[in-house]
Amino acid sequence: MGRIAQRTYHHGDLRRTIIDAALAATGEVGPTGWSLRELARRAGVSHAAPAHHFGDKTGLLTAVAAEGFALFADALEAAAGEPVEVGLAYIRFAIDHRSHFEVMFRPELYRMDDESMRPARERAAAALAASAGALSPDPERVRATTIAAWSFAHGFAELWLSGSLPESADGDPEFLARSVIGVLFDRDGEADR
Amino acid sequence: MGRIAQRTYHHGDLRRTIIDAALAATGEVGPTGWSLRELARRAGVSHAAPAHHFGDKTGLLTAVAAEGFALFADALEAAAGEPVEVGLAYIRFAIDHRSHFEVMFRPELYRMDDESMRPARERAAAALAASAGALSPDPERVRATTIAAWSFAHGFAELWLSGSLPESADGDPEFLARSVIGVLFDRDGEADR
DNA sequence: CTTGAATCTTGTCAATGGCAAGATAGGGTG
DNA sequence: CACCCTATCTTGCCATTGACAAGATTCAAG
Repeated sequence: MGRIAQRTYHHGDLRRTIIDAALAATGEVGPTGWSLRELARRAGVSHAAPAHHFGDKTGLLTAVAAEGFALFADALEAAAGEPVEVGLAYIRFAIDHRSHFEVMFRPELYRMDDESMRPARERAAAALAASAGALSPDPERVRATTIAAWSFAHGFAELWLSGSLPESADGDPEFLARSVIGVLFDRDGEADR
Repeated sequence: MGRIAQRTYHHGDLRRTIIDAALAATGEVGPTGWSLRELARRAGVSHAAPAHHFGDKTGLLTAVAAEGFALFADALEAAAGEPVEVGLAYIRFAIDHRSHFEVMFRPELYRMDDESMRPARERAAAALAASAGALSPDPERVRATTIAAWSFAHGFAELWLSGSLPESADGDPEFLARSVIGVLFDRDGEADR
């Protein structure tokens, strides 16, 4: 929040402030653990102010998901189709942008068919498919490889976030993921790193 | 519900009835889309009746998660350590017991440290680790293999349930999973089935 | 300066989770 | 059989919530 809350009638950037509050609250109690009114109080505005920008609670979560997919696509594209790097970028995004991620793959929380959702979703899907294409030369297998790699990255991220992996408490997720991938790609030799 | 709701003061099996109602409602609107009072209405009891059996909403979700992990452990153990079959059992469980699964890996919804939770959780973890042990002869790699296989199965299940896989609409998840696994284990030949 | 539109507030309503106090039933003990 | 005692369920209540309606304030365009 760059500018101090000036207590003016017009907030100035309420939309962004509420989204940030939603992200912060989601990080603390999950995407269904907070109330719109609570976010409004944190932002120092009346309980009905958010409705003007998002319509309803679902609208706010839709905005969070849309922003999440845009950031997600950026992160995947930055890995430039390098299969392993894309997978690691996937996992890194889930952990670094946990609040976004926790909303994105819970379609019952928002309006997946919203206009604002499609472009970023498609960009992300394309980045994933491209990296799997680079992994397997056989076009027949690209589909299966995409699903396999996507499932691994997604599952690792979800398990880590849910605290199911014993290492979740202390370790470094990217280091662990890299070592696991190393074993996968090196079936007979020893795991590197 | 074997017995007809007799409209007696004592319900007879309210605990089970409420859990079943929670599972049904979760299947329709997710684990946070229903209210305790709604479940009570469905069961034909007063709005405060469930509290006696579960304490609060979190208590009910804890009961659902505990039951889920018990069924989950049963399903994994039935696959008898056959690595691929355990993975498929994992995915099949997630889809056949979707409502349980959606609660189990969302720790913020229930009390993971509850006494009723531990035994089943440990059984499930043991079944997973055993199958990974069978997969790799090298004990150094069992840990990495466990995480890799677990991540894949979990990610596939989550993506399928969230509707993220294009095939989610119509196809058969087990068939798809089997074919993807086929490709993974057969890097140079052709995918069987 | 005026006017219209965007933004925010205040007030209200039904629904919710949780608690407290009371009603009912069923089982065990004498 | 009479009694009580405890588990079970009900009724009543309160603060909080999401959603909506109506009004207030500010800003910007002309």
